Parts: sequence; C-alpha cells; structure tokens
Amino acid sequence: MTTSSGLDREVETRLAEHRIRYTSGRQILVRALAGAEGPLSAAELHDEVSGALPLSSIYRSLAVLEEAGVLAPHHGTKGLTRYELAEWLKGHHHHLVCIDCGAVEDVTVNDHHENQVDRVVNEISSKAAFTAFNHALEIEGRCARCA
Amino acid sequence: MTTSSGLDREVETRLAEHRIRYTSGRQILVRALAGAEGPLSAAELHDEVSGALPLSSIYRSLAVLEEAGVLAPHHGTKGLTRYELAEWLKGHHHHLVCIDCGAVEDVTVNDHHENQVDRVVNEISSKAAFTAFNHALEIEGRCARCA
DNA sequence: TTCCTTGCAAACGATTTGCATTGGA
DNA sequence: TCCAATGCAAATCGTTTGCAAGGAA
Repeated sequence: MTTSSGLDREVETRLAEHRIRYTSGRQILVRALAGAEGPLSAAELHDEVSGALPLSSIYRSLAVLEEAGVLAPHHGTKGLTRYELAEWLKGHHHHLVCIDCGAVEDVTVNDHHENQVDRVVNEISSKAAFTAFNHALEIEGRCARCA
Repeated sequence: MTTSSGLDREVETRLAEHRIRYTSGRQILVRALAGAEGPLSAAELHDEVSGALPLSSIYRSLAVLEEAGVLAPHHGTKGLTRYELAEWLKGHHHHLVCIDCGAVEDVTVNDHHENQVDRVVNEISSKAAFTAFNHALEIEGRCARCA
C-alpha cells in the first residue's frame, strides 16, 4: 500500500499494532472523515463517497476503526451514530449539536477556557465513583442553516 | 385526577397548557423518571414498571411528554434514546456516561464552576453561527459497576 | 358526544450478521 | 497459501404508525 499522507501513516501504524489492514475502503472512510466539519453517520458517509462502498462494509469498517481507537462515535438525534477521527488524530474539541437537523459541528476553545473545563471535569469525577477518560461540552441549539 | 405530589402538580399544569391529559400511564412514567439516577430508555422504563405499560404506549407517552417540554431526550450508546425530567423540573446538571454499559448518571456542580462552564459556552456560541439553547458536559468513563 | 389516549400488530429504518467470494501479506 | 476483508441478502432491534377499542371531559 502507498501511504499518501501523515494521517494515513498514523492510522496505518495504529492499525498494524492491532494486526488490522488499512485497506482502500478504510482509507476512503478515514479521508472522508478527515475532511468533514464534524461527525458523519454511515449513511452520510455512503453519500459522501457516492456509494463507492456498500453500507454493510461501511458499518463493518467503522466498527473496526472504532475498536482500534482510530474513530470515536457520537450518538445523536434519531438514533444515528456518527463517527469522527479520535482526538489523538484531530485534537480535543467540543460539539455544537443542532436540535433541528441533528448536524454536529466541532469547535475548539482557547487553553484558558479549556483549563476551566478541565477543572470542572476533575472536580466532578473526583467526587463520583467514576473514572473519567474523556469529556465533551455538548452545546444544543440551532445551526445557521436551520435558524 | 388526584395529584399526589408537587411534581405531579407541576407536570399536570404544564400539560394542561398544551391541552394534554396527565393520564395514569403518563404519571407512572414521570414518577419512574423522577426516582431514577439518570435518563432511562423506553425498554428500561418498561422493565422499571414491570410491563405495566406496553412499549408502544411508552414510546407515545415519551414523545408527548417531550413535546410538552416535560422530558428531555439523551442519545446514548447503541442508538438508545433515554429520557429524563426537563431541567426546569430537576435543575441543571451534567452527565457521566459509562462507555461500557451505557448508563448515564446525573451530576451537578457548584455555582462557581457552573459559571465557568457558562462562560465557555457563551464564548463558543458567540464565535459560531449558532444559537445555543442548552448545554451539558458529557463525561465519558467507566462507572463503579463496570470498573 | 367528542376527542384524546391506548393497545395490538404490522411497518420502518438503522445496524448487524451468515455465507460465499475476493484480495493482500 | 491463508486468513482478513468484502459484498450481497436476510435477519435483528429500537422505534413508529394504522386502526379499532376505551376513557375522560
């Protein structure tokens, strides 16, 4: 296989550690997600790649990539699960979730504000019998298109 | 109908404004959710009330109660939608989401920390073409039972 | 009486899986 | 060669809906 970008190389390495092949179908999905504004569902990816991959293969690849820690799932409206690159690949961020169309947009905040969020998360998890691995501020509202 | 608690009275009033009846089935659901640690799915509620209500009625009541602003949905693992009392009934809070079993536990933080979160939310929504209505800090990790 | 609500069963849509085939190391 | 990966079709599972019966105002 020919790695064509730093992203591909990172993903390939991670998958190799799990003895999983970075096939062309999986590359297509990873690249589609790398170019997206936010998480995409299997159906949205199917459209995005113009049906180049059958839905069942998309579902299987998404599951494998999630298992390997390459993708992270986001559960949204109407029982749709959308996927995005894991944070070690795309950086820590938060979500703007449209209550009308369900679209999710990624946002980042400056370090100062992120530190404040971290402090709140630490306080919460230290008080609860709960081991925190990650967090995201989910902001619900109406996106520009649905306004 | 005999209102048996302040909660029932508040819900009944709200539903009356929408010309919706606060039937016994709906009372059962609202009370079950009032006594829960976090959001519950239709199936979980079905179990919780020992099948006293058929699933289809539970789904219909949940939809009606959400429409009336009595319940708020939470989208979780495996495409399950869980419901909880809306924030005007139970107060603002955040979520601890178990990545293993999918259970969601509610948590609250003190005013100081909540203000910090608010500031971050305001900064984000002011910079994005997005009208924020609500937010929740979703903390992913492993709950005590799954640890 | 008049609507709202309920229950059952059938329909739906997102996701999963069995199985035979293909393809990469 | 050998096993992972794929594609198709059928199966699953959460959820929704049509329709006739029940219940409250």
